[in-house]
Amino acid sequence: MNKSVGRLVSVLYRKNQVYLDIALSAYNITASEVAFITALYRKDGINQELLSQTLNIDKAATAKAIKSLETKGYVYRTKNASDRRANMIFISEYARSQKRGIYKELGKWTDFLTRDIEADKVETMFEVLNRMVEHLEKGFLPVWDDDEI
Amino acid sequence: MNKSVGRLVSVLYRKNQVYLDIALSAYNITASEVAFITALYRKDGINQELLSQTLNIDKAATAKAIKSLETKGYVYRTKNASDRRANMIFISEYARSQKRGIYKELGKWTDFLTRDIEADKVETMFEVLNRMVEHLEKGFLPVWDDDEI
DNA sequence: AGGAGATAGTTGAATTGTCAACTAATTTCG
DNA sequence: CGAAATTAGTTGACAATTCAACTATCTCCT
Repeated sequence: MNKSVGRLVSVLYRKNQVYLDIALSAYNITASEVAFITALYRKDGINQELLSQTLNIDKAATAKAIKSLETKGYVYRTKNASDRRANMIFISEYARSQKRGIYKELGKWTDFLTRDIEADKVETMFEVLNRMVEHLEKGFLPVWDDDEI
Repeated sequence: MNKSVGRLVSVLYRKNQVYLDIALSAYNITASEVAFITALYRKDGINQELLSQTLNIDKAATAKAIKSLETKGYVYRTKNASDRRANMIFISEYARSQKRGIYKELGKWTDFLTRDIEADKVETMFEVLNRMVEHLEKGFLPVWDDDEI
């Protein structure tokens, strides 16, 4: 058994992109954009900064994705009146109308991946993945040069 | 608990890249290159096609990574005499001399991620990730338009 | 033998995400 | 109050990866 988190996660990430780009092409959204959409289905009206934190993604990537989703009619933005630096991002009616179909495609992917694997083991995998992500959120593994303090 | 393989794997993949790019900068290699190096530590003399299959990565990405690693002195290539299309890729002596240090950095990352998580759960996570990758290797989830066959 | 199709590798275009630099607005606090 | 630091967002440069098109070589048939 291969014990490299890096390799396994790399394969899953890249194939996930390829699969979802195809599966979601009918919805005119990409694998990277769907992460923003699902976050906003859960809670919209939040700003880009919070969205970036939620997804653990660079704010530049968020800016680009939201701009694209706005063009495609999935989200709209309004300036926050009490903090005019911030955009509030909302899911459009159109996006809501596509929700069920999009989740169906996401579900198919997870079902395919976890097919024939015991449910309790899958559960444990989710738990461990979540805890590893929590470690990342809490604080990065510090990297020092050997001769710096 | 978040049950999206996509989101979790995405965070782990991207942070892994950022961390390793820093941690391995002393070795003049990147996070993506180190995957090729470790595969070649395990078995070198193989061609790019097999390397691509082993890492589940596009052959174009392999070509570019190997070219870069060759420039950096980590690998060298010789034409396979019995199949002159194919390159045989070998780890250099220099690469071997860096092996221990590189694995140390990789180990620090895994240790950080799995810190304070029960060993048997980590084991189960590896098992499930491996089986999911096997599903990918066996065959892609087919995608059809609803009105095709 | 020799042509059709398969295989190994390379190259260039497009996409995604990071970082750094920047603008604009807000908060802090001397 | 008002300058300095912080925060939200944007933009442009760069790296990694995929796909498609291409070359070269090899294998399989008849």
